[in-house]
Amino acid sequence: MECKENNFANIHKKEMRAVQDSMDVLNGKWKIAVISSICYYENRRFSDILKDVGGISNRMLSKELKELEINKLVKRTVIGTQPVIVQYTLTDHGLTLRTIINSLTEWGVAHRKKIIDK
Amino acid sequence: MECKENNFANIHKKEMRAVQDSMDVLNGKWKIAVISSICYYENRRFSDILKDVGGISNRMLSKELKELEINKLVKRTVIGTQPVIVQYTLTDHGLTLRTIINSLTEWGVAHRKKIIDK
DNA sequence: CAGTATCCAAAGGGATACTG
DNA sequence: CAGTATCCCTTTGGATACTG
Repeated sequence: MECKENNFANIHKKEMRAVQDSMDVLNGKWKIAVISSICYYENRRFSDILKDVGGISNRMLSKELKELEINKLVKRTVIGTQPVIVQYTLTDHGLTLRTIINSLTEWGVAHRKKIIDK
Repeated sequence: MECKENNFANIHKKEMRAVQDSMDVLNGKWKIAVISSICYYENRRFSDILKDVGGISNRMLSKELKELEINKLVKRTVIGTQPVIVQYTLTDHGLTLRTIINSLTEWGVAHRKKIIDK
């Protein structure tokens, strides 16, 4: 009995840690929006995302993109024209977030119906 | 052609808004962890959650629970014994978050394998 | 175009002590 | 037990100006 309870507690702890790992990556006011922007269009430039994610500043976009790059969710490609063009793409690993994005999209709609609208 | 592009852009905007609505509810350093704690155990007391979510302070737990209540994800029940006992449960609406929690759990595990460990 | 640098205000959140 | 209240440091992020 004690063993069973401990197992449950341990599994629970691991699940909590896993969820937290995800949230650490996805936190920040704009992260999900930035991912969505790139995700749907597949190949986006800095200025495209800037326009797409309403309200974000270039300073913030730069920061968020860097963090996403560090976490290997986004790939940055410089095209050395003049002036410079930079392309952002989701990596394969980044694309695995689509399930979560879709869940969040559906839930967001349902939640708005339930709470925000009425 | 223009019409098609506009439709796509509009749908995209709506999806981005929906995702943002979700994140507004789930943001905050501890929100998901608190939900997970209640979700897995179904019926939890304030002090249980406090122990379960490692590192959270009572001040923060109190705040997060209030916000979750406002968003109708959590139900608070006072049992008028002495000293007082308070039970927290997920509402039906709160339980619909399970899909997301599960996605986040799975992704968190995969992400840790890919990045955090090596 | 794609960022950086700087400044600054506001929000977030920890530690501690207190209450019905 | 289940919170509140207070203090105070840290992080976040907006505005603006500048650069290769």
